[in-house]
Amino acid sequence: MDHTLLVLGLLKLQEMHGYQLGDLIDRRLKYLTDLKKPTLYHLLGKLESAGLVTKTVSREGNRPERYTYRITDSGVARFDELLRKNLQDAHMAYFNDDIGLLFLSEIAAPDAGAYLEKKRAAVDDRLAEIARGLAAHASGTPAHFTLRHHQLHLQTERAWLDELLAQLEQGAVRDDILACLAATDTETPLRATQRAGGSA
Amino acid sequence: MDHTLLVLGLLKLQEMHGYQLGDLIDRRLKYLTDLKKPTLYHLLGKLESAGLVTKTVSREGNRPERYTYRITDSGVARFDELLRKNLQDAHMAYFNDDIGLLFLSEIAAPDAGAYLEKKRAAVDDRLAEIARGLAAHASGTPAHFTLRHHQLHLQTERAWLDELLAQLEQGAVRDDILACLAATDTETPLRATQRAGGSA
DNA sequence: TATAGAATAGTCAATATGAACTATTCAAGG
DNA sequence: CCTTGAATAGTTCATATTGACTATTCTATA
Repeated sequence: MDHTLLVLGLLKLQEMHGYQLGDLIDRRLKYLTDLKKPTLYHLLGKLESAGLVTKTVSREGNRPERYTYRITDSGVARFDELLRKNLQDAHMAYFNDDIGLLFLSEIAAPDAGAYLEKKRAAVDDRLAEIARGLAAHASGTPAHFTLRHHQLHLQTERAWLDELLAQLEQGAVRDDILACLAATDTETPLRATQRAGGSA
Repeated sequence: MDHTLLVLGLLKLQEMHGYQLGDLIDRRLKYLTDLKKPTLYHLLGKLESAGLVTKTVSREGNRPERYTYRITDSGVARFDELLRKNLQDAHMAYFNDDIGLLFLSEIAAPDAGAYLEKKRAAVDDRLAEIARGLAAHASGTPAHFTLRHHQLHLQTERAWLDELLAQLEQGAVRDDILACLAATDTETPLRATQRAGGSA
């Protein structure tokens, strides 16, 4: 994830102290990333060393000392560069769900079906939450973009689960996982011994 | 990502040596995860310490020594547990693309549009690759599942980009990012000073 | 006016990850 | 027969990430 882009971008909008950034990220931007606080502080330290942000200590009233971070000119330049790159690239997305699905046939079909229905229910809950969020944010706002994107994605997930459940019911899920993976070797490597099978 | 589930699952299907696992993962399972070799070996070491797999050294012909990994009974039990959990949970997905989109208004609209069109073209390329893959794998196979899932996801991405580009053309993209994020504080924290604005 | 709980502000130590590297073996061409 | 490039098999070291912790301050309420 492009955490550097995110942090530089937020600091470009407004100088902030660390906690404020962290809070913004895990409250307001929770659909964007799950960047954790220690990672954030680590990143801020790196950005400071690189001269992309400056840190000034400040104290307000009786609160403990705080470090306020402000983006520098070279930080802005870097932000611009990273943003342009991010906007034109299509980033590969990986889904944790797919790992389980790879092994779907390792579980008896009725159990598997019940689990996938649970998963679908969880997706529905999340969709409801997002619908509430969308209602609250005007169209065209950045928050709306992120929510809308996730809504589309979750609707896709839902349809996908329906498709899978239908296949499960028809008993159409094959269990020869390795064979399926080995098949269609458009570009085959791995020499004789590996191809042969298991026994060492 | 559930790398433990993946590795235990593959070893449950068949004992393998490290390189074979790594090769399988980054050739055949490249849509599932981008687990790298050093991470894999690190994970295998941990699984061995935990008694979930055993490692036996073996040598074939003149090739250098290899470690063959075999899952143990407790490894199988752990696999089963992880699989059931994975199948019923809905995992949050994060999209790197969203980070750039958050700052879309920081770039002049014509530039931004051109970048997003590039991104869309990249998505199209990937869709074409997936279509080829799907043609090669029979329906119902695990490889087909993963590819079909990614196809659905990428089609969604494409529609999403069209939606965004339409909004960009209409000049409907707002640039008051922080204000939009601060708005609709269903559950507001952060006290006075932070809310006030920038000037320390 | 204590006092519990939430918010504020961050750090530490342990774990996970990945770019770049080592070193051998096999296959094909000149 | 010698060289070059790909495949095999894994390691090293630096960096990124996070669970768990510390410590203070504010707020409400009993």
